[in-house]
Amino acid sequence: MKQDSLPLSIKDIARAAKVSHSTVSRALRDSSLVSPETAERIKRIARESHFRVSAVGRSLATGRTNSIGVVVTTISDPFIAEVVTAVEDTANARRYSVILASSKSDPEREMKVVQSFEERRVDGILVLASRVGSVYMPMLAQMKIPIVLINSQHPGEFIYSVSIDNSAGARAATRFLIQLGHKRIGYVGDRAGTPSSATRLAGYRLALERANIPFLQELTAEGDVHPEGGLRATQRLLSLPDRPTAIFCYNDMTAMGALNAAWQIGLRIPEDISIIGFDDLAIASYTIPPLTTVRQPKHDMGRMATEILLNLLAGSTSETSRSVQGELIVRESTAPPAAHVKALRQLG
Amino acid sequence: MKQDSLPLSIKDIARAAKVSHSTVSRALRDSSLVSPETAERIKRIARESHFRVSAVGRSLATGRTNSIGVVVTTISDPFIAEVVTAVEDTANARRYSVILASSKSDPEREMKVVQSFEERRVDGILVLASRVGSVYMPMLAQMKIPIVLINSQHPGEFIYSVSIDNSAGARAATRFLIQLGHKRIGYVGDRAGTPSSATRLAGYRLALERANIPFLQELTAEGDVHPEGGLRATQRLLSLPDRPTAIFCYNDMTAMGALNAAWQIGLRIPEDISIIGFDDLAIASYTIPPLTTVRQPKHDMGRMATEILLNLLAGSTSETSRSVQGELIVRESTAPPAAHVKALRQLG
DNA sequence: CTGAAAGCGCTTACAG
DNA sequence: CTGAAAGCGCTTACAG
Repeated sequence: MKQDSLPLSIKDIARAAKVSHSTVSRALRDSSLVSPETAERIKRIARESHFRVSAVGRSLATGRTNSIGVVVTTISDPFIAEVVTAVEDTANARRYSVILASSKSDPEREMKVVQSFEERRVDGILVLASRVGSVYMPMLAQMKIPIVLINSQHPGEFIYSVSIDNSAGARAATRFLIQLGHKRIGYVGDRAGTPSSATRLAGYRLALERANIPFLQELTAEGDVHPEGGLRATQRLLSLPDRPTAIFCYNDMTAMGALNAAWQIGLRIPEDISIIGFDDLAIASYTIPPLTTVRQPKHDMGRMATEILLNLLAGSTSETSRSVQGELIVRESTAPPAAHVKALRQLG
Repeated sequence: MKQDSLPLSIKDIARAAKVSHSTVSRALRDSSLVSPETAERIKRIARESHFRVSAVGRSLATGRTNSIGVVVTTISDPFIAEVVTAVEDTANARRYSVILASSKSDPEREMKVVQSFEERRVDGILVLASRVGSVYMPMLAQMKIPIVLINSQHPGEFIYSVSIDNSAGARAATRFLIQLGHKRIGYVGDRAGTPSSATRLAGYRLALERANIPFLQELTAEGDVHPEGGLRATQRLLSLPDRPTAIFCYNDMTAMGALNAAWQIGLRIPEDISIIGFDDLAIASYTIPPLTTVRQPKHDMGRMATEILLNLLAGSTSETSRSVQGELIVRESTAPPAAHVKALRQLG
């Protein structure tokens, strides 16, 4: 007698339906090689006994697991969480499961993660905003399954990727501040020196240059991608004798810290200082004041990357890399600088 | 000749090492049944050829997949993301993989999620803050693998769970407001009527009752767990002829909306109105002003639930349900009501 | 349309 | 200490 705790197999169903297990397998996969009556009977029995085909048995036979591995630094980052949501939606809609693993930007963990993905024979891998890279990127590069990167560094070494145009986004944000009349514009980046921070800095510099505003090293500071880093870096900028009238932040979390730093010393936003972020997280609409920012199409990016991966798995040689554009979302954390307003008044 | 794209198997290693595949299997699992020299040689060959044992082959043989399924409503909720982070850390440390699936609180999706977990033969399931429940809870209940719930409704029907003490947390928050001198205290819940919102409401009522403050239906409003719902609900409360001097919010996201609503009509926080949340998300320290809230030990909760599950899988009959306590974190969004301050001044 | 057989990559009791 | 064998739950080419 079969132990109750063991899951049923197609053999059990075959016995009950008085057919071979091959026929059960075919019936459950809606093969046209089974007579409608037999198929119906088998399916009914399977349903009634709450039978579920074993994906592990199937995987061994087919050589595919219908699963993808997703590597993130941490799921606690709202930007990443949003992208993963889209990844999961897209994957599930195509009957793929998502195995999630966070690296914490720890090289050793990243190795383990990738190793466990290999052991599990995931069909493909998605790497999100990897910050370490150097160590395991080569490891990834030599893997034989498809890999798609989202906003990752070292995109050059890989064929497939989806990335935000960091430079254009940063330029748009900075240009907007310049158009408002700002001349002393700060930038708060990421001290870990991620490539995306470097690129946003470059975009910021480019915008200044085009407006003939000198780039001043003293107006840049380094945060850590989180509010705390933004807070501290902004405190430094605000303590400058001649402080900036506007600050472009690496991301919205950094901007939240910046808002807080300004608030702590009694500055009014945006009257005394303008703050602009990057990402457009869900909460960006609810900060005080609501945050002007560069929106990353998080959902689209997750979906596009997953589609590229799944199309690759389906054998289609689809597009390779895609660059998406950010969109400036103007809210209430930005305004012309006070001096500028005064000047305009005098003119009027 | 073997196709290059197919992963190596233990047979390939066996051939290269001139031993049987049984011996390879043993060597790679560090069995004492293999001579040290042979084991070393096998491992070296495996390493040099970048071989990874197939988890699917192993799973079929052992009947275990070393994976757990985690059901969430959405990973975009920061509270859930934090808990999942702890779950994943704990699971990975014990060599389990996490398969993530979000239900979007959509009954149909929840069914599919659970079904796919069954097919994948996950060893156990973790359900986080399920809000639908009614539909698939019975389905879950009849599954034969261990299930542990975190902050889920219908805990009664399951044996294993980890839950925050919603009533005590809500009471602590409300009592704190009362001690500050507030008498007109509002509550913004969740219109979906989740049990946890009902329980927090009950805790709020209990605290009022003990302080002999009448419960007024008009001071309660319903949000949606997100800032937008908190914003709208708070707008309603603030438009009352005799508006509340303090508001206890279902969660921090709701509180963010509440802060924004107060700010929009020019109220000063906490001078004109006190706001208190629940969760203590990472961003709660950086709202303007920083949010007083009831901290849920998110990391501990995720870790505890995962440990219960993994211990169960390891055969130990560990503890069953655990209730954890929230902790009141006082920041700057709460203060005595203006009237109270005035009265105190007159006394002094 | 159906079944018997082989095989996917492992583990492990059994025999030596 | 080692190997041959059986078996885990499927899929699918082959034969009928």
